[in-house]
Amino acid sequence: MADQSNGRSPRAQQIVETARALLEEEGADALTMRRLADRLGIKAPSLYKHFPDKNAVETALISVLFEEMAEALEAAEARASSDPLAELFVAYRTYALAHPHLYRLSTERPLPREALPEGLEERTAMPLVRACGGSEHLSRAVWAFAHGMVALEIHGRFPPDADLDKAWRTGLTALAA
Amino acid sequence: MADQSNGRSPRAQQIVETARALLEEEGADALTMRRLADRLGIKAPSLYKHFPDKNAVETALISVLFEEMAEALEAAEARASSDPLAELFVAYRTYALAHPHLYRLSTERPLPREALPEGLEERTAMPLVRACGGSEHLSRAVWAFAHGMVALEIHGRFPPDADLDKAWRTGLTALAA
DNA sequence: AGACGTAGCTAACAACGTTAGCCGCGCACT
DNA sequence: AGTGCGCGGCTAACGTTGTTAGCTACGTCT
Repeated sequence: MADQSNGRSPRAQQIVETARALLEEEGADALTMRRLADRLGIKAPSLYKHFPDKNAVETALISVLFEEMAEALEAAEARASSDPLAELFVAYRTYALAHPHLYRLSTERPLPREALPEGLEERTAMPLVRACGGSEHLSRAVWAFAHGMVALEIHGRFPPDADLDKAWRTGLTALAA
Repeated sequence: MADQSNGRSPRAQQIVETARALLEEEGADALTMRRLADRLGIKAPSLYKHFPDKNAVETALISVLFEEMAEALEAAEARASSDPLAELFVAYRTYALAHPHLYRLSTERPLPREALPEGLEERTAMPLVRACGGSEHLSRAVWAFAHGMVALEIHGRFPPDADLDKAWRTGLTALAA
């Protein structure tokens, strides 16, 4: 359980937590400065005492996802099964589908690299790279597959009756050198 | 070159074309009912004589992408090289990266299936399915890989110095059974 | 001629992100 | 103890967004 405060004041942390709840419960359209302020019992302009703009709040939420995703993947890695990549896929898919709005927020825009905690992006990526025996190209292909599956699944792009477990397994056996 | 009118009036077609130009030239934020009307020399409310809401315009744009993507993939298929899947990947990637805003619009939301022309979704998917020898599971995995690569590439998620050609090739050789 | 549908218009509303400017409380320092 | 200041609220407002209501001019068909 890593520290997610990231140098933010307690009030700012509380705002991020509330924003996260609002996003996850009611979706991206509901994540509004006014609605967020409502939940906190304050008025919208007061939020700007803690964050320069809405984007900064969203970036904080992206950090949260990266942090938790890193933890989920590291935990899967630590389980050290006979098929580490399979374990990672399950963890990735499970986490993403459990937090679809957060996943979309973190994924459907250019990554604000400078605003993210130092090294967090790499930390999140490392379990996958290790499971690929350190091959950069393979790990990127694997990552793309996992992200593609999750993205298509979240947006309901597969036929409603598609057996996605089988699709995951097919990708896994193909990509596991 | 298929008919994209789809039962729409000439004026409505013109609106869709203009919306497409606006989106591709200036991005999703610029695709506004007022800006769209400006380009057409009319006022925003007049657009509602042709489309019930903004969503309907965007759905029409999604149809355009599906149509063109289907054509691109069918053309790649017709080239009948020794490695049909490789040909499809190049076509998919090329088209998507040539129209990133349109691709994002079509991809980053639940698919409005009922509002799409009958059979268009399936038609777009078929070249990939055929290249996978008819295997549903494999074609879904392949599709997820291609979409994931494009999505991550469009959003600048890969390291700036990443050799993405190699990643595509790695995925290709792994997935080409 | 008269009726009607088409396609434009203006005015307006609610909600959004954001800014400016005010105020009150509590802590720190002299 | 008094004083100053900054933190964190507030109201009012601006510009922009999607969208609706209601008016009007024009063309076509009876």
